[in-house]
Amino acid sequence: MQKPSLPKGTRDFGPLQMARRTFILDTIRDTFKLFGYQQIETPAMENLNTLTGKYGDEGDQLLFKILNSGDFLKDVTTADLDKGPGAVLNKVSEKGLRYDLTVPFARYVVMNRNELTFPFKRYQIQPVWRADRPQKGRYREFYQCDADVVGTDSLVCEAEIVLMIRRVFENLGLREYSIKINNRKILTGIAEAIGEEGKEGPLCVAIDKLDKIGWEKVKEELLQRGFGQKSIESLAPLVSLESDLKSKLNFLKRFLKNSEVGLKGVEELEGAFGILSQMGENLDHIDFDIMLARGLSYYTGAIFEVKVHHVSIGSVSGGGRYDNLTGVFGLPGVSGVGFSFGVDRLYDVLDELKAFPKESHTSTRILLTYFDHKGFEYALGLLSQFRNAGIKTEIYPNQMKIQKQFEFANKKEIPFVGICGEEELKAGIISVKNMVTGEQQKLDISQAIVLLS
RNA sequence: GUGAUUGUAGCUCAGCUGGUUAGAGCGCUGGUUUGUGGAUCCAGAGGUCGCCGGUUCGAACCCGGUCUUUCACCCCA
Repeated sequence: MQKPSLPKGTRDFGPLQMARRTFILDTIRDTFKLFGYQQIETPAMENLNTLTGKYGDEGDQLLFKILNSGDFLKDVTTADLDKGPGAVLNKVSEKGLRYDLTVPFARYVVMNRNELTFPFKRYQIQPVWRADRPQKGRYREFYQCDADVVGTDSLVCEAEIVLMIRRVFENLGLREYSIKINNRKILTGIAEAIGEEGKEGPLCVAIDKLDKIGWEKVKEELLQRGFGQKSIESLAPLVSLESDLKSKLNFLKRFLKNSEVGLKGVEELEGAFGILSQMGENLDHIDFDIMLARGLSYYTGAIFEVKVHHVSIGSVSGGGRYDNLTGVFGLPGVSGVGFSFGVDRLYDVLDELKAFPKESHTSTRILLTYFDHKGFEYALGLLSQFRNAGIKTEIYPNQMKIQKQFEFANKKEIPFVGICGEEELKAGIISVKNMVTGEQQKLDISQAIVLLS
């Protein structure tokens, strides 16, 4: 007899955890709907060639591959074995588990381009899998909640993303967080302005670590990545820049005066802020972070990342604008912008802050109890009457001592217990006990229904 | 993927330099209470010490492997 166990980085969720996850999921879903997004789902597995090459070499390593069914070795030759894992892989595996929701969405858009009305706003809430080394807030199976809109380059989308993030956090009861925002074009412009045109990729990777390892270490890394000493030094004023939004923007306009892209980036950012103010919204929680880079290479415009203060968990939400996501699938020129909430991390954040609203993990309103078979039969009749009135009702299924039945209600935090004894049966009533206050009253059925509704 | 780290009853943890039947608190079960839960008191059940192998007269403790946890790097929700 073996002890059962779970694969690395996966978890079970009990009733209490599920109640909490559902709370998070529901607030996110409601917000997406409020902003006009429509739900889709895609399969857990995709063809491997849909997934590979979309997340960089690192990402390919983290894909879970699915072994072909049947004799998966039938196409493998000894020559393949000699060539190594790469040659064997595409003969034994043709499918993989989805790594994120954005690439499957891109695939979906391309396959359904003729049916969709653009701009298309979709949301998708499903698990994804990554063969990462797990840590706290980092799992091998976790949910993403994506909202993307494709087929428009309107900055209204960017503004709405900010509003959705703020609404979700408000409803989750989280107040202390910041929405870091930047624009990939600004980073491109900075690379140009310091004379390292086209090297914004490595620049981003290095700069992204600024608040983690500090400016000195970033300089070292830039040097290693082949940046000139002079270029690196000219970055310095940007790093030490710490002032309000307006002066940051003004500074950048001067710094990027010779970079067309860079100025476009600043303009886009200002445009999104402008739309917010026209909507009558403020810029609360927004932190324009010139050094925010984000790893994913497909972003081309605005980029977002949300970090909750005072917790050890990394970013709980992120996203950005991409100009050509569907290009790899043969449909160029579709601009889109999207972002994603990490439910599992939001859970960990709320858990760490002890910020879950205290709610019962059972939805049952009343438990019907009885002493003997007559009472049991009486209770069965009431059970249906209560349920038909829309009251979530349970009956204790086995004839047990009344104490047991009360304990059961107590443990499940069921707020009311209905007692169906001989007395009640004769009078055609029910004794209803409030388990919190201990009050108990005899009511006829319609009165009880009113009380419990 | 690289380098560390963790694992003892359902839960949180004790267990001295390897030495008889591995402990506590909480929880659980039964009773105290034959129409009433949360409190008190009493009694009881529950552990192949993650798993496999090695060293030893003897291993929860030492060694190797493996799985899991956490951490740093990498990357990311």
